[in-house]
Amino acid sequence: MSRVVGFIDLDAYYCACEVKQKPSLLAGKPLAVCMYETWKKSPDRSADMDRIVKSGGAGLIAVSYEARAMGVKRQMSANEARKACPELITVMVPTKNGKADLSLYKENGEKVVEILQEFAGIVEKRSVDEVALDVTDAAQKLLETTPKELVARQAVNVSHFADSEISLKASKISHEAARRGHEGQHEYTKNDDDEKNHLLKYSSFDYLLLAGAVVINNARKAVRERLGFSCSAGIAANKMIAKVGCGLHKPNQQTIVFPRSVAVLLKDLPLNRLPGLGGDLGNRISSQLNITTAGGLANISRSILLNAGFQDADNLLAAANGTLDEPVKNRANYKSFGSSKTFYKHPITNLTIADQWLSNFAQEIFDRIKNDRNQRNRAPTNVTISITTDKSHVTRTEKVHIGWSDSPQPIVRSAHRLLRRWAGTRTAHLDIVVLGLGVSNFIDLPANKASVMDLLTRNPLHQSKKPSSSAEIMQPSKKKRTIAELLYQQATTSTKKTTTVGKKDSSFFPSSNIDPEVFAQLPPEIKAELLDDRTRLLRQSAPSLGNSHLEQRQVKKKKKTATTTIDSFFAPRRPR
DNA sequence: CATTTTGACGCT
DNA sequence: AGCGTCAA
Repeated sequence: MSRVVGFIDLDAYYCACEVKQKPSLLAGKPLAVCMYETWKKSPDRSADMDRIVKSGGAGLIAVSYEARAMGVKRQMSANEARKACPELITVMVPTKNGKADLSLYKENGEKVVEILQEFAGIVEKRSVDEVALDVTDAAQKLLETTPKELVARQAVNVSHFADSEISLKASKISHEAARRGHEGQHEYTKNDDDEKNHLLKYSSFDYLLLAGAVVINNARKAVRERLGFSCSAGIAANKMIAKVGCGLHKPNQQTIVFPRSVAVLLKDLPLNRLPGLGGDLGNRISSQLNITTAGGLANISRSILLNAGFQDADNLLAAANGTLDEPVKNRANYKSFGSSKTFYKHPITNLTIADQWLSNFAQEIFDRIKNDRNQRNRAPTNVTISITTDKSHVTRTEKVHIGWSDSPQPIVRSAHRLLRRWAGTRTAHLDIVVLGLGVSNFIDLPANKASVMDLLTRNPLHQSKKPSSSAEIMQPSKKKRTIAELLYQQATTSTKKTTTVGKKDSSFFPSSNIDPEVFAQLPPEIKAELLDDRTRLLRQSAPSLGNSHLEQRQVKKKKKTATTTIDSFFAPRRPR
């Protein structure tokens, strides 16, 4: 079944967020965003403070289109950029606890996703500024209520087409130039080539794409009007081509790629502009097979690819032909998040300092957990530290119970333990160049804010009405169950067997709402919390916890990934 | 002085 | 669980 996919990319996104913060000062100005002012320690500057920096040589991570027009490019150092454009305004990213604080951009990005969800049934958040939408259903509905000729006219008025002269010119520029922006991209101009399409006879699927383009245009308009962010988009029959199409015309424009235009679009497209081939794999393909374009790869036979050691030949060819069809994932929020910092030329040398940074990271992460938890009734169960030294990069992970806890301490303690697990007996000369902390493996929590008590009751007072998004990534564990998993099990399934109740434990809980087996495994502080809860409940003479029906949580089994594709189109399989 | 700070995912 | 790759 053919789908209609829209791929949306926010224009000069970090700059746009800064303009939104201070429109009177920044709107319409050549603007760039850099990470820090200097490598020296300086006071934190929050999002609402003045963050304009006049000196400092940090690399630019975002450049407004006004600045690009003056020759400023991403990755230039700020000093270099000021030479190219003396009136350039450079803004540094907010800082908090001595590190970059990207929450301004993350929070705005989440608002964008919320709006886009009104326009598409399936929404895949791909990064802070990129979203893929499956708008097949919305496009179909539009065609049911509006004459297709009218839909086509609307779409043509607001879209480019991939086979137009200017689109094809844009398709030929290099990966690097395309990423740095400007060259080959345009302010909004439509030439006659686009209009010719309007005279063509459209297939019924073409009409569906045109309808999708109208939907996407409406979505972009909503984002612009409600949040002030402009974005660009591609519309095509699959995610990969939609993304390529999205890159053809920026800013604030959209491009339709009809199936019949795919071949000509890919013919001269630099190979490394194909999603997933921008790195090592793409380089090896280029050099070993002596090709430079997607069209070139499409002309290589499957057997030659296999002989050259590229085991993923089928998917590579599908990508080169524009037929790779990775479905838009139904995931509008993060599966993990974290906090990290590079200690440029001043590595962390001892445990105490590392502990302090980990505590900072934990605090920041916990703030995000609280927001996420309130919105989605979920909490992470894994904590991972990540440590890079000159010689190595390692991660260490352990389980953590967070639930509705109101303290970052569990994360802090985990992080400190994990640090020691990595350091072993060494306490000095750690030479940590990059230190990071993250959380992942979210589980659903009972729908309302509640104490740990609810997680342990056989007949929970609160149950999620609908599975939250994290339900789709849950899987029943076949391995030894962790405490967190036991808790989850207790909270969400009815207990069929009667557990052997240890007399000592059961005496704590006359109503037998707590599984003593579970209770016994709990860390002391949680046991304490439970006992507190119990006395509170007894004082309030809690109503019977009742029983009757329990919702059986539906847990989708994680699909066994038998074969790797050139993936989700971003993580190609490594040939052996 | 300077490609930082994130995030997803495949392989083993 | 841990490592490596790709990407914005």
